[in-house]
Amino acid sequence: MVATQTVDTRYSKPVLVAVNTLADDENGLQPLRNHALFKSLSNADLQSLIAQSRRLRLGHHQLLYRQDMPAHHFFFVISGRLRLYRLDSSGVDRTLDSIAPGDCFAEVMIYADPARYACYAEALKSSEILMIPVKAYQELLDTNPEYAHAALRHYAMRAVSRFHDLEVMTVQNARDRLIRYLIDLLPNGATEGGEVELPLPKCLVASRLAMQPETFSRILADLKSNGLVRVNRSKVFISDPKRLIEISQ
Amino acid sequence: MVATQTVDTRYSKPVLVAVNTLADDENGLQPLRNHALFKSLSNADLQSLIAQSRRLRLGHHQLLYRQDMPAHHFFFVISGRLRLYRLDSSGVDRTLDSIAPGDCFAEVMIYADPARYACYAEALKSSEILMIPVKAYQELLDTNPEYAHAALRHYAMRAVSRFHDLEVMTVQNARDRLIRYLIDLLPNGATEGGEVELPLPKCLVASRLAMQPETFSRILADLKSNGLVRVNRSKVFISDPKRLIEISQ
DNA sequence: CTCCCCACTTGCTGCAAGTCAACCCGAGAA
DNA sequence: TTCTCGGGTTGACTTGCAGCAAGTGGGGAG
Repeated sequence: MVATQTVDTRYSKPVLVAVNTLADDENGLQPLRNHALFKSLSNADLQSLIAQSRRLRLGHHQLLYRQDMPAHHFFFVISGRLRLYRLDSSGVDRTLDSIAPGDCFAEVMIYADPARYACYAEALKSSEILMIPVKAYQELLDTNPEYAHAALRHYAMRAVSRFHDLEVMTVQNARDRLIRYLIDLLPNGATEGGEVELPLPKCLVASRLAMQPETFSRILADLKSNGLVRVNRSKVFISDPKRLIEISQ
Repeated sequence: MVATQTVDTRYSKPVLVAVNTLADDENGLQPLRNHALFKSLSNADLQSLIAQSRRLRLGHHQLLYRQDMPAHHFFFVISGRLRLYRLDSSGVDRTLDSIAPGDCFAEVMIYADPARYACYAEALKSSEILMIPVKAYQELLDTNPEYAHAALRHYAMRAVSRFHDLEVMTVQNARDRLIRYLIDLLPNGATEGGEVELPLPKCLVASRLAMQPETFSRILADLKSNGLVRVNRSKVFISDPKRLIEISQ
């Protein structure tokens, strides 16, 4: 069942999306069960939540919501990839986060007041997401204290990780910020090397790290020529993270 | 009733604090009632929580906790001021936040797992804080769903404001970051001018904004000579925030 | 296949910010 | 009072990063 709807018409350039109701289609939603926000839900409650949700398909560069739009939904990424960004007064676009399949975003809106999106969200490639009404989840929280615990745990983790991001951004020079960023992408916390995939195109990683794309490119070329990394498109191979860390002092 | 105790002995330089149990002394705790985390508590529950808490007095530059210390408490500031910071591998100290009376901090630990402090915390001047056992608050959350709602609302606000901080740090040049910081200190969101007090000594504001103290000083001097601000010790008077914003493009 | 397009790279130049050092000045101690 | 100390400012110099512009190369459209 596929329809087309306008998510919000009060803003310029209405966002058009293909919609797929889920009551009759629960395939591909296993990952939901693995997410902290849904893991503890009873089957019945999860079904009910899914029934009230919509599955959206977003195309490359398609905008999902705008900053300051009233927020009635939060989102779960089934496939694809999105990014969160803001625009400053001069129209410069500053990337704040990237979202992978299995992640939630804008979930903070479940309790924010006033409930308005804090940034823009757009698909980086063709993506499928679940659009969950904030109200439905809120009501669920009331029915079982354990659900609230799960939500609190999730929020706490989020807060810690944002705090961590903030720390990286107080690193003063561009090279060290980039190194910190790469290290943080390593799954096993710098204990051993490995290949990491940049979650964003290079020019957006640059924006995320408060530097110009050219600077990003030059620093990476420099690390490469020093044998610290090997780069293949969006994949960066880090042989010796320890050495990388001591380079950054 | 005043005693002295060692907060944690497993780390070098044990932190010594003067302790004042609160069962018999509830004075000066009105501000607790105004904080989102405690506002909705019943009198009995609040009393019980206070009874399980300790009032600490910290001296100038006294360390309250270290990064990665196991976290069994979170804190409410009664008077004074604290700062949160991290140390990188080369020992450089990077300020992440400042805490004023009436604020909570490390409250994210109520639900973090593993529960370890994400940063260092030290008093910037003589301060009085309430040290609340995480476990006591957790247990309270179980007794009343409304308490969990309050906590979730609070966490959501925190997340939004950290997100905002992150955005400021992606501003590329030092002058604009400083301007954004000053604007954010204005109580009424840049609609009208006013005098703001820097919540940290200038050299720490500089660290918070990822710049050198000299750069901070020069930028402020420049804004001053352009008539955009007037500076008196730690107070900055902003006559026309609109103009300041357009300067920063 | 060819062409174009877009993401990225590279070279060059200038400016913003870091570094090092000297100096200032107010607060507190002697 | 004078001395010292610490936070802050200023100056001279150096450097890292940005800005612009030209070049490269892979992928998709036709």
